[in-house]
Amino acid sequence: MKYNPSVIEKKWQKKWSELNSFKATIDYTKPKYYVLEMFPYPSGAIHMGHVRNYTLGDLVARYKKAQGFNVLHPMGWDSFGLPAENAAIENKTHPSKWTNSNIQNMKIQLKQMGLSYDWERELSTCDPDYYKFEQKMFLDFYKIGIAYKKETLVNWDPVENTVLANEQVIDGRGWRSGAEVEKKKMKGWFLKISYFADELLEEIENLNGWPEKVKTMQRNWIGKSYGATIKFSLDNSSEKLTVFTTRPDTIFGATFIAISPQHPLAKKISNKDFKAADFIKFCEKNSTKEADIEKAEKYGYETNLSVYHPFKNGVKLKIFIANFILMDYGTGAIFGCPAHDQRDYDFAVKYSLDIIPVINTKENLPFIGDGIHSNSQFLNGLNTDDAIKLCIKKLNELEIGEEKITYRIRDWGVSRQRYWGCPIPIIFCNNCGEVPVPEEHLPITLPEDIDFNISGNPLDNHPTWKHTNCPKCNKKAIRETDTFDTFFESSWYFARFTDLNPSSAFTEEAIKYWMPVDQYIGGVEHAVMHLLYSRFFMRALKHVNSINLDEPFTSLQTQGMVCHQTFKTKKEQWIFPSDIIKKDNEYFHFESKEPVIAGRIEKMSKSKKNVVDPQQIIENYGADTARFFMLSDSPPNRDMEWSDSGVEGSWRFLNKLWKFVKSLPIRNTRDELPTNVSKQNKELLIFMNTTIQDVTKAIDEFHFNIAVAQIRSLFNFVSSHKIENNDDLKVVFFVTSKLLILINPMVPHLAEELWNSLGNKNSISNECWPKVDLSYIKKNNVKIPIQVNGKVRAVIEVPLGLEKSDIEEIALKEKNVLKFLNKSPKKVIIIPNRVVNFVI
RNA sequence: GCGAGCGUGGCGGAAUGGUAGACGCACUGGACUUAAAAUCCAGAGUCCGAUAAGGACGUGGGGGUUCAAGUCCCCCCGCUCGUACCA
Repeated sequence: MKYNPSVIEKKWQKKWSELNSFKATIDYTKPKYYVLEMFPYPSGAIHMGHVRNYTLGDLVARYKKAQGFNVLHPMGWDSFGLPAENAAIENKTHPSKWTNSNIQNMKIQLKQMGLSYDWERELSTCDPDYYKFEQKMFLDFYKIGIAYKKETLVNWDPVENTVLANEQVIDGRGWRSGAEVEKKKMKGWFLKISYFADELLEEIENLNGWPEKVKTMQRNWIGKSYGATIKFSLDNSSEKLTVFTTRPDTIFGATFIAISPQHPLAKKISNKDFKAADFIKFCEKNSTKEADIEKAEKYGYETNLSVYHPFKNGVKLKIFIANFILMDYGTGAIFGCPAHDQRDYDFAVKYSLDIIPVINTKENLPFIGDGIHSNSQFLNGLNTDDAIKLCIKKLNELEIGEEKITYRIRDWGVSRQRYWGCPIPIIFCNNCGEVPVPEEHLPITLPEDIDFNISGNPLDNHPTWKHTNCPKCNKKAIRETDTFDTFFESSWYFARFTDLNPSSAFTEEAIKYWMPVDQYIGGVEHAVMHLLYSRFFMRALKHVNSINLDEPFTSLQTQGMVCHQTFKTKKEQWIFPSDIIKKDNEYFHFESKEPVIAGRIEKMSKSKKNVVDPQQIIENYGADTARFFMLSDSPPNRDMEWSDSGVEGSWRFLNKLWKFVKSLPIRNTRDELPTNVSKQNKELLIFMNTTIQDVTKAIDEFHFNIAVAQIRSLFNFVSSHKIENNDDLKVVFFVTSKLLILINPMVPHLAEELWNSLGNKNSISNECWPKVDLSYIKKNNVKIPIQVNGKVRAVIEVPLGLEKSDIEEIALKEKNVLKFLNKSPKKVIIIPNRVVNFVI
C-alpha cells in the first residue's frame, strides 16, 4: 500500500474531531500548558507564514500533551480592520460578509493542516459578543482617566477628505488620489500607556522566556531618558521657553534654539510673520511617519526671536523653527550644541551658526563622548556625569530648570475614522459634553447598511446611526463615530480564550489557572507594538479590577519570514513560481515559453508573486509534508526559504518512513525488549536513547530543525539495522515505536496511521513522551583532538576522566603529532575529556 | 535617520571558546530497468597532491583578546524587521 496522505489525513482529522482529542479539560487540578500562536487576520486564505506559525505552535501543543499537561491551544480571528473596508469598496461586498466567508474558508484550511486546536474556544473579534467587553473596558479606563481625548496629527488626504493610515501614504501622497498628504490636527481617543511606562520598562528584566532582542527593542521604544528642562527667557518679552535636554552639561556650547513647527510659540510667531507661517505650512507637507520625518532634509526657519543664555551674561540665542523637532518628545524645543551633537552640527553648518566646543577632545567635531569640560564657567574641569549633576543643581538654585525624566513612548492613539472596528461608547451632548454610554446600553453595534462611496468617515456619513439622545439629559446628542484601533482587540484575546462565558470578559478561576500564556509564538514584526500594548492592557485591566495579572506571556518565540525566489519577465513583470518550468538550469514561462529571469530570494509577497499557495502543497503532498518541511531546514526564529526541492526531500523521507514501518513483519510487541541484548542491538538502543534525550532538548530550546535532523538520523540507524532473529525484530519494533512518538508532533496524521498499523488501538496523541534510559547513554570513552599550536593533528580515543599525564603520554605516541612537534613544547594545555594543545 | 537582528560549502543549515560543515537539498558515479522516473548504494568545502597518505586555505571584510575564535571585543560592508493609523 502506498503512502496516500489525502486519505489518511482526512481519516485522522475526522477521528480527532469525533473524539474531541484536543479539548482543553476544565480540571484546574492538573498541570496546565497554554500555547498560543498569534491569531490571523482573515484575509481570505492562509499563506505560508500562517503555515509556519501554526506548525510551530502545533508541535509545542502536541509535545506538551504527550508530556502530560492539560493543554490549551485555541484559535480565533483578528477580524476587524482596514482590508475588509478596502474589499468592500473594490468588490461591493459588505465587510462582515467578506470577513465571515474568509473565516469559513481559512478554518477549513487550518483543519486540513491537522492542527490540534480546541475549536470549541474559537472567537472572532468583530463579533459583538467579543467586542462588547472592550466597550466596557474602555468605559472603565475612561472613568479613571486611562482613556482620554486629545489633539493629534493625522495624515489627511485633501482630495478624498479622509484620514490615511501610514501604509496608505506612499512617497508623501495618498495611495488612491495621489494627492499630496497634509498633516492635520484632529481630536482622538488615547490610552495612557505612559502612566505604566516605568513598570513596563522595569518588568522587562523579569521576562526570562523572551528573546533578548525583543526586550531590547521594547526598552528602546519606551526610551526612558534622564535629563533636564531649562527655562530660557525670551528677549523683549516676559515669556519663557522651556527646552528638554539629556546633556545639560553642554549648555555653554549652545548656539541656537530650535522648536517644533507645532510648538505653541511657533504658532504665535506665525501670526505676525508670514514667512514663518509659510515655513510651518511647508513642514506640514510630509507624512506623520517617523522615518519620513527623520529622513527628510533638515530645514530651519530663523525667526526674529531670541532667548538669553541662562549662564552667559548678555549672550542671545536665535530661535529657529525646525522640521526635525518633534512636538511629542520632551517639550518640543531644544537648545542646539553643534560641537557635541551630530544633528545640531549639521544644522549649524547648513545655517552658518557658531560651533563652540566645551568638552576637551583631540577627535573631530562633533564629539559625542565623555570628557573634561572647558569654556564652561562653573563646569570647567568636570567630566560629563559630574557636570550634568552640577548643572542641574545650579538650574534648581536659580529656579530656571530641574532634573527631568522623559520617555520616548507616546500614549496610544486608539481612534480610527473607519467603519470596520469596534464603536467607541461615548456620546457628545451640547449640554453635558462627553457622556459615556451607560453599561446597560452596551454593546453599541455597527449599522448594517453602510455606504463606502462617500468620502470621509462612513459612520459619520451614516444618515441615522450617530444620532441619539443624551443618557444624562435626554436631549439630542451625537455618538462618537470613531472606532478602535484593531490592536485593542488583540491586546486581550489571549485572556478571553481561557473562558468564553457570555456574561463577563474573564472569570477569575480560569484566568488564575490558564494565564499567563506559557508559550506565545508569532512574527517578529510584532516585537514592540502588539506585545507592548498587550503588556500594558493587562496592567490597565488590573487597575480597574477586571483581571489579576501582570505579564501575559511567560515565554515568547518570534518566527522568521517565509521567503521564495522571485521571477520576472524581461518586461519586468513578476511571475508566480507555479507558472515556471525549469530546463537545463534556466527558467521559462509555462505558457509563453519566454525565458524568465530568476531574481533574489525575498519574503513571500503577493505584489512580487513569489508565493506558493499552501492549499496546492496540501493537495499535492499532504499537510504532513508541508509541516515537516516547515520544521526541517531553518530554525524557527530565522527566515526560511520555501523550495520545491526541500518539499520533495520531506516527501521522500515520509515515504521512506511509511515503507519501512509497513514492511515490518510482526505486530504488537512494541514494549518488549529481549532479555539479553546483543551488542548490535545495544548500539541501536544507545542511539535511540541519545536521540530521545537530544530531541527533547532541541524541542525545549525551540531548535526544531535539529530535532528533525536527529529523528532522521535515528531513522537512518534503525532502518538499516540488520534483522536476523526475533530479538533484533523486537528491538527494531521498540525503537520504531518510540520514533513514531517523537515524530508525532511534527507529522501527526502519518504517525497515527503508522502507529495504528503497528497494532496499536489507542491514538498516538494519547501516548506519553518517551523517557530516556540513562543506563544506555553512559559513555566510557571519549574522543579528544590533539592540537599542535592550535591545529588538530590527531584524534585519540581515551577512557572518560583519564588523568592529564596519561592523556599526554598517549597523545605523544601519535605519529602525526610528533611530525609537527619538532621542538619541545613551551606549554602543554590539557583539558580532560576535551582537548590537548602543544604550544611550541 | 533611529532602534533591533542576521551574514558559515553550489544551497538550507549544524557546532557548552576546544575535531567547522551534523542532518538534508542539489550534484557526480554505481546498482536495478529495454529505457526513463522512482528506489537503493557510494562520493563530495576549495586548492595542492596521484583518485592515496598528508598538507595549505576557509565561517561577509579589516583589526584585536586567547594556548585555542564561526562563537568574545572594536571598526566597516550588505541584507531584513520595526519606526507609533497595515495586521
